[in-house]
Amino acid sequence: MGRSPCCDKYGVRKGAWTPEEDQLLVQYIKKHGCGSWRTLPKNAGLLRCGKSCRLRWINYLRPDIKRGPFTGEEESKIIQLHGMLGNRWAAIASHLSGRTDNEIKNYWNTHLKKRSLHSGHSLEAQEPSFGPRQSDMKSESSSVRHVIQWEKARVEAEKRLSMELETSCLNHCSKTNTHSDCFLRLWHSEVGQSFRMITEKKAESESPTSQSSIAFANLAIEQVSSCNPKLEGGTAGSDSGSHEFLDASDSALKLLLDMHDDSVGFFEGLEQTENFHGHLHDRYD
DNA sequence: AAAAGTGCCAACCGCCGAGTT
DNA sequence: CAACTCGGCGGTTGGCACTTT
Repeated sequence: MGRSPCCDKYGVRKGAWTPEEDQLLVQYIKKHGCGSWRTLPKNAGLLRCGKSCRLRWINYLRPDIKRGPFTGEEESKIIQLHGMLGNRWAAIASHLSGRTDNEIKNYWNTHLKKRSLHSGHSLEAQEPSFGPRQSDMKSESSSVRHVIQWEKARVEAEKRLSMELETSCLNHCSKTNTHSDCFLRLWHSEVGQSFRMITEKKAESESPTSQSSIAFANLAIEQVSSCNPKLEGGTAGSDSGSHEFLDASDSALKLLLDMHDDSVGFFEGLEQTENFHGHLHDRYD
């Protein structure tokens, strides 16, 4: 299927934006709001492609853009999130208020990537070992630690599941609900769903609560302990399943990052969650 | 002082997925 | 269901500023 160009190539200005163009764009968006990027340039009296207008607004003119150098905290957050999410700049940017995906991408490519290469190891390919490492734990903020733990567990589980699926296919065995996919099944199950619902509600109400995380941890312990084969929704492995999974983990990631440190008692400080951690360890090792 | 090299970042390009017709 | 539009995304690049030779 062919693609039409996003805009008429002729009569459209390119290159750096002038202050006059910026002013026209800002005034128009202030008055009419953003959206309908295709028709916006014409309505605003700009000889620009709609995409160009959108980019200019998002990356430069938006009022909530944070200017200035990246702080150390932002930097370490970028490194950690990049380790988990890869080059998903938009997803990374969503965790750094006021920073755009373009800015983060540029910063990574000009500063952090170089630094990682220089130090002789890749920041982007962190070892997928499950569980926290002491050296890391000290330097990371608590909220980010939890996210990393979850993501590591998820990635590891997906990896193991796909390996097991391969093995089971080779052996003409249709049984795939072995212990390694407990985490994934758990996430897809009503337990995981309820956790996501609770945390979403939490995010709406802005009332910090540790109950949701504790509740999920408790339910998780039960489920993992029994490794209930009746758990529904084990779609990970198929493409669509993976995408759903990524979306789900993204929202959870955001919510977890948004949680106050004290409210996230997932893996530490709780005896039960240690058990949960231990259960997973036992299963995966 | 000037040419060459390097770094940085705004902006462009092309692809993709979702939604619409 | 195919064709198409649109918004969004990540990779790449052009050009300016700064540094080095």
